[in-house]
Amino acid sequence: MTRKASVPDDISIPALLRHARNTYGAAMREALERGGYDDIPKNGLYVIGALALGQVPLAQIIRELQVTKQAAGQLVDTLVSRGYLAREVDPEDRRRLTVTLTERGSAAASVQATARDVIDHELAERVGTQKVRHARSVLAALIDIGADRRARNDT
Amino acid sequence: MTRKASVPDDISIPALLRHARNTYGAAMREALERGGYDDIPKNGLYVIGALALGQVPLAQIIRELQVTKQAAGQLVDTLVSRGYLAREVDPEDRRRLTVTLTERGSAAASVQATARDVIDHELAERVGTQKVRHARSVLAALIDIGADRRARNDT
DNA sequence: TAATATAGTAAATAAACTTGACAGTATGAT
DNA sequence: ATCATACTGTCAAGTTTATTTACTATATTA
Repeated sequence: MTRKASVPDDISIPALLRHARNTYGAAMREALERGGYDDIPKNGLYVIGALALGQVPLAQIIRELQVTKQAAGQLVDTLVSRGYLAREVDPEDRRRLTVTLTERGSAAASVQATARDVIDHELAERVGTQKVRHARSVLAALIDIGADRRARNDT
Repeated sequence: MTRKASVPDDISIPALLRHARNTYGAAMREALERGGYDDIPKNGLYVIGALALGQVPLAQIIRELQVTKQAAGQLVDTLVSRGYLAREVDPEDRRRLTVTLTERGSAAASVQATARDVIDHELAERVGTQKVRHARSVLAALIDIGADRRARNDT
């Protein structure tokens, strides 16, 4: 029995990336909603996911979201007002803000991480950890390409 | 000389996917802007990319963008009014619309495809076509996981 | 042929992002 | 030290994009 070609093989890589990311996005959002965290804006998932590893300077969020600093600031605003984040001034440089998770934020982050792990696990089961590792390195290469081009253009 | 770890290896897969997709997005958008196609909304890239392979029913766009049908309709509206797309009624079922590229739309699609190919090529150069193929299949597996879950939830 | 479901539109509203102007803080060159 | 400049983020207004609610038109089914 041949596996049905659910994904055509002439599909572009960006389209693959979009849909693959949607798998995670849908799973995480669903899990969060079931847990009562239903007021997280779209990009909020990314911010909360990033913060799970520790506090992050606002400047980094700005860069990584690829939006204006105002948009990032607003996003953080709403996440603060909804109880997920807290802002602190960096004592080293008092212009800088760092953003951390509140208790509620951590709870949401862990729900989100669990949902992500479920997908990760299912993926590993389907294709093997070896192939997943390789795919990660291909994605990393893609990110490097983007960084290199940006560096070239800024210069 | 060890390669600098530009991408940390504890980064999550969804984050990898996001940034990898950005590499394509930035390259395509830049190429389009240089060609005078500077009035394409964000999701328009996706629509135009998908249509390059042939005409597509609006319903499919709706599903794949993961937005409401109204949002998709509006997006198509603006792309029509800016000269990239044309709408046609499906004679089989006169409720249905199919969307096709206009001449301008095709021109934009080809600029976009070229930019994409540049990245694809650079990627193949860095990691090899073999690994790219494998990565594609991992992404496809991820998409299948999403489809399976959706099917399970709808049922 | 009535009842129901499907595909899309319309108008109002809300959410997200951008632009332009600005305030506070650091850095570097006199 | 102090002035000029750059950096980090905010404020307010305006635009774009997406959602909600309600509707029309076509198809399907009982």
